[in-house]
Amino acid sequence: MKINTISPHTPPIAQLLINWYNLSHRKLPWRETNDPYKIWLSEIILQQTRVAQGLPYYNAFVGSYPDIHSFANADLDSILKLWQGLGYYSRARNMHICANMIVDQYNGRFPCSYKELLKLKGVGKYTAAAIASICFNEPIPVVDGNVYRVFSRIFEISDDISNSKTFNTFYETGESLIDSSNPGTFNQSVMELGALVCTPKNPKCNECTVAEYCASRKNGTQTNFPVKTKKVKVKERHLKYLIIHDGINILIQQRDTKNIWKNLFEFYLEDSMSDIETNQKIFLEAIFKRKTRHILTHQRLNIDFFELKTNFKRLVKLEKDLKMRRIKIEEIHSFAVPKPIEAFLKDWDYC
DNA sequence: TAGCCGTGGCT
DNA sequence: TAGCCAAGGCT
Repeated sequence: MKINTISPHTPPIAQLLINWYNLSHRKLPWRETNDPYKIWLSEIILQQTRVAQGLPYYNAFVGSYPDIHSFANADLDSILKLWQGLGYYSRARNMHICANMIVDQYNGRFPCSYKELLKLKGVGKYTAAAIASICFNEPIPVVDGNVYRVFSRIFEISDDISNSKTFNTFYETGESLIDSSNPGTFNQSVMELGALVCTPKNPKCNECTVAEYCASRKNGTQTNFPVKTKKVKVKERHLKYLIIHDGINILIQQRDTKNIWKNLFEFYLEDSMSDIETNQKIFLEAIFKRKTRHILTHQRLNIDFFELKTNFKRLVKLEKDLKMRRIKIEEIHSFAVPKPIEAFLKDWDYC
């Protein structure tokens, strides 16, 4: 590892970043408050999620659940419904657990130290550092995707960010730079620079406030950083959904917690790793409706939708035989469903 | 600890 | 198109 060290006492990089941030940051609702509940909400929503995508969800959650108590008192399916479409659904489940931890174990008040925040469900090193620094002025550096990119370029740090040990290198770099009198602003300034200036492709180095300190700008090596070796293997998967209904009622089921879309609702499903013919007799009587493709980070889902319209008596029998849940068709809009099902329902004749 | 977990925008 | 990856955390 190679670091172009600077003075540990009064880091000019921190001053430049904070001055730039104060002038140039985007005005966002969670930046108007120090309420740890709202900072927590925004940080979880923004995990692996762009601001533009998360913003409407943040507003919806603040509107429906203005404080930790209303969030903790809500039922999980309502939270999942509000979360629908945002992805990484375990975040919503963990938030519900976390909110109840805070109410039950912390008397409804967020713990105010990094160490204590780390104990909360769904709160890892990044989120704990963000809340501790922004809400409680604790000088803990955040390490996220932006930080990896910005620091690796400034100091030409060639450690592989796929390696979990590399976290420590960047954490220590952050410690050496952080402005202890304003850690929250410092942390946000690095992330904001990563989001607006020091972007993955085509970084705007001529606009960068720390350009004079940046080794990779000097050497023209911006695109070499950060170093990341691990590639994602994409699995091919084949799902067949069967919509069983009688024109008024419809059968749905809730997914378990061991797979994607945990706790979301769906139709009767045949799930296979290959595109072989279905081996379930019930699909033979159904009408093929549509073939769709849903691209995820780790999987490519090929989804076939089938429809079986039957009478009420048979519907009730199938409900029992297939261990499904029977609801009115119009009620399906109050259940959280995966994206491809949401898309199917949008065009479906009975909705 | 390496694999898993969503969706959408950009190139 | 295909690949990358975005304010990560859990198991």
